[in-house]
Amino acid sequence: MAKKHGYHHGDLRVTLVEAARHLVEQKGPERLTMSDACRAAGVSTAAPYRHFADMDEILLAVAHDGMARHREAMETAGAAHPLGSDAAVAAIGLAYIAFARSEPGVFRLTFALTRTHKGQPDLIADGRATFGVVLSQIAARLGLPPEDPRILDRGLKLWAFVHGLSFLIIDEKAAAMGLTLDLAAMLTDVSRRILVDPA
Amino acid sequence: MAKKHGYHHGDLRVTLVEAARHLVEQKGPERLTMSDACRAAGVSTAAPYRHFADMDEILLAVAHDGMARHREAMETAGAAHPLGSDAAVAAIGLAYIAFARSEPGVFRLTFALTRTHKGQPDLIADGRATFGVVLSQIAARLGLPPEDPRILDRGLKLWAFVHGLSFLIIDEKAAAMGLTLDLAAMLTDVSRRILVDPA
DNA sequence: CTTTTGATGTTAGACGTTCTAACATATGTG
DNA sequence: CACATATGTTAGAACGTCTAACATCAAAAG
Repeated sequence: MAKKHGYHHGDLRVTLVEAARHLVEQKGPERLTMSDACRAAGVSTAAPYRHFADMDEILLAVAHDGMARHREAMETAGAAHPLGSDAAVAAIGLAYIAFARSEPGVFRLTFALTRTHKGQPDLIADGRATFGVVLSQIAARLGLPPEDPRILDRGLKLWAFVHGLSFLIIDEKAAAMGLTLDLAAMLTDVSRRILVDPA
Repeated sequence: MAKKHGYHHGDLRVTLVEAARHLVEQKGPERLTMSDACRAAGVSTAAPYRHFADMDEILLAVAHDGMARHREAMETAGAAHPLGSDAAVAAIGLAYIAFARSEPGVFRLTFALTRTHKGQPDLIADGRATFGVVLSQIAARLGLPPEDPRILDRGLKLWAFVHGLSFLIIDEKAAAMGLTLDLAAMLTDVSRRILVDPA
């Protein structure tokens, strides 16, 4: 907790991750440099290597933290409505997109890193947990037991839609096409269409 | 067309863009360095600056080229079926995803760059052209005049789904969740659900 | 056919970044 | 208090971007 005394910093690991998080938002994940983070934290460029093996490990920490907050936001949004209700399903989708919009840098980072660090167990676990939030709502909504394969199918379809919409929004593709979006209406409509039973 | 004579290269601009394209696939857009591209092209690291202002301008060229190929692949796939048929709509979606899978680096780059170079007219035009391929199929499929706002709405919904699915696949999220995908079935199903009229 | 000129390439180097090595200081434990 | 450990610093090697000054070639001009 201690801030900067003289020589030792106090809690450099946390400070660096926070600094990195802010810089990722300011300049984008690919423009973040270790030097920047060090300047922000007020330490020399060699200091981080006592806490992280390399730059990527800091980004990994930022991503891990981001995924946890992303999931929590979705859970909270879903919990505000009856389990398995249309409103709950739409709400977690809206929360997903809201996070992407409020922290586009971190959002992008979490998905970019999964690729770079193939099979990073932490990130995979984070991903499963987040997807689990969606799946449990869908299971309840459809009244199906957790193992029913239709849950995974519908979950992936909704995830893909919401995920893609998030990117189109933060990459300003939607805006570039001259579209004005009513996200709530859109999510309600698409969720119902994808979940509705009769093929 | 001339390859390397002695001093002058012959067609360095094109050679560099091609080298960059390959390296983007090999190492990912963010790991590409000018030095790498120069080594691949067999020139000094100062040479590119006769053709490009900086690294980003090469990436821009790679992205521009990639978007053109992406659009062509979709057009070709759509043209293999009757205009406005379910098969045509599904085919352009499959072509979209197929491109993302075959050139994930370029695919990612095209979307990443739109953000970095906000309002790059070339890229926006490329994006509109690609979206246009989707919109014209949807207009035909729904039998609506081009200005009908429902076309944009359905187009964006389908785009978001296909776009998100592409990312989930290339980021190996789908695989990490233990999902096996039948893309054709999935696209056919979701397209119909999103396009079908009765609310 | 030579000369000139502009396009395009090279080498040298300034500057920033990552990460390591060697050294310095704080913290807490016997 | 002494020492071991954790955590910082400075110095510097290796690498990357980009600029400046110089070199080469091709094509237009004379």
